[in-house]
Amino acid sequence: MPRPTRESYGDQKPPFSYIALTAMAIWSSPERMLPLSEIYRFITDRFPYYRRNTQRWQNSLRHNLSFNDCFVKVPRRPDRPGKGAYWTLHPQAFDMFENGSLLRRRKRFKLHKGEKDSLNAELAALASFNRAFLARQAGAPPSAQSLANGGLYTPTSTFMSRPSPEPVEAPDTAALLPAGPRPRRAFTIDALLEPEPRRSSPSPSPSLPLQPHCPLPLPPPYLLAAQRYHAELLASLQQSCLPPLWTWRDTSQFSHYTLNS
DNA sequence: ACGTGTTTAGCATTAT
DNA sequence: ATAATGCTAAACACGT
Repeated sequence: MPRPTRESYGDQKPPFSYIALTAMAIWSSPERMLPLSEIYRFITDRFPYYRRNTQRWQNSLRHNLSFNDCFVKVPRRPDRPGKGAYWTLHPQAFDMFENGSLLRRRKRFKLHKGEKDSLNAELAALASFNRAFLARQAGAPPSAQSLANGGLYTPTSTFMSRPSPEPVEAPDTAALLPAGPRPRRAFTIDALLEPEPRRSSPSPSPSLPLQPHCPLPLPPPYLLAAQRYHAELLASLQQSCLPPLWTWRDTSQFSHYTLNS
């Protein structure tokens, strides 16, 4: 229960569009991506106005997520089950708002057909990749379909690429993810599963002794692989980002979010 | 049943 | 005045 702040606008409607509110929510999260329910929560936590008539504005917000190319729906990692996908911002959409102010949008962000197609192709590949992982986890042989598509994930990293003028700060998630160079070429499920982990025996031991320094058992290989590809995706998402921080700015007249001051 | 997601439509507001 | 952008409603598909 967040205590009411000046930034909350009390019961007044905040001067932000749904696109701006959603961008705030996404950008305030450590990974720069949130599931729908968390976007809702961000908004209702900070803006009491949106604690009422939830059906109405949430419908509008979902409409915006789907309708606007600036929002990208990212499939969940297999080790993060839950409802719905994650939503993030397309890196090329950061100059959507005039000098970073979220009060006014400068232009509508629209992808060209080719860009959109390649983005969708890559995201579809990720989704298939997920399915293939889950099939593995369940011990079921991958379907012909998942072998055809999901079995091979080829990060193109072209759809979002843009020269980044400044050094990009490491994503917050980097610490959570296995260190090491990004994979350079297409990698298959097998390639991801095989070389990385040391698995001395298929199933170490049914007995309990866990490493004392390791609170959790070693993640299974598919999980490591999932983390690797997710890191890959995040890297490409953030590679071309402007310095990634929405900051709270409180002026005497009004409060609003800006992009990095 | 419900949450999520997509799409179309119509009207309002704002920018050029 | 026209186009661009924003808001709301609504129908529908999908998966759990």
